[in-house]
Amino acid sequence: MGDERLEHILATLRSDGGRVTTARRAVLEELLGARAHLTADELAARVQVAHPEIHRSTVYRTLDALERLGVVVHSHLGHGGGVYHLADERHQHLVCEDCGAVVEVPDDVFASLASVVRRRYGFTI
Amino acid sequence: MGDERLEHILATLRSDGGRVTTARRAVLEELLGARAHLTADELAARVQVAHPEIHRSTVYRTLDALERLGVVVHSHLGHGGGVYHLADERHQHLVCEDCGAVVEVPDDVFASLASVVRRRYGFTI
DNA sequence: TTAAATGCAAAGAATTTGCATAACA
DNA sequence: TGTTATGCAAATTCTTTGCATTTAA
Repeated sequence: MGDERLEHILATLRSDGGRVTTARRAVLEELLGARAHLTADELAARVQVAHPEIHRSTVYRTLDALERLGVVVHSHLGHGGGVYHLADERHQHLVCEDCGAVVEVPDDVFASLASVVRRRYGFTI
Repeated sequence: MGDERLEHILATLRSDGGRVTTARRAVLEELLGARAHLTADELAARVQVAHPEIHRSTVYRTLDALERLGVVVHSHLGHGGGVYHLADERHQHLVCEDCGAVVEVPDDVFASLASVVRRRYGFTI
């Protein structure tokens, strides 16, 4: 399943001089298995089901490392904690400003916007 | 300049049962005069230049009140504190994920996206 | 007069950091 | 062996809240 992807990410991590640890493997497994976007806290809670010794701060540091690698992306949707997910899921978020519901929209809906934005503003979405 | 708009917003506030205070007037003046998007802290600092007695928490409460009225909008762009700005500025944000730079893009660039999103997902941007 | 807003201090989330120890490469 | 990562506790940062007092309407 996600095993291939997991190993690929771990290889990237290693080739960047990083080390593969239980904590990092566990965080990645949760991210790969997650349906929704998780807050750092939710992620920590899930990781701690199997590995109670893994500390919240380690989860933050792991997410940081993965974000620097470009593997993970985070965003703040409304109030409350930021949510994290794998970077290569090709979608954008619609967040309801009233109820906070999040809907995912495939990336191609944004294709024409992306090209305009790139041409006129030099931004890649 | 923004006087008209200021008075208009204050009238809205009043007609909603709210009260026009020095703090609220000062926060709105800063929001109206601001070029960029301000964090609550930056806003508090600016307000306190002329009114040192106005507390950070009052700024938060004012922003809250204005947000409930639909006058102000806030968002979290990357790490750090949320940024606030007037709601009726018709633009969206492009945030550089590397350097954090923010570029504003007029709303009409998003027009076709908006219509697709509305039709297919029932979301109004 | 009276409901709404303020200032202050203190509590609360979310996130980061210093440091000694442990563990990968 | 030599970094790099971890666990823990404590510090920071951002935001909210309780309460007595003040103030706009």
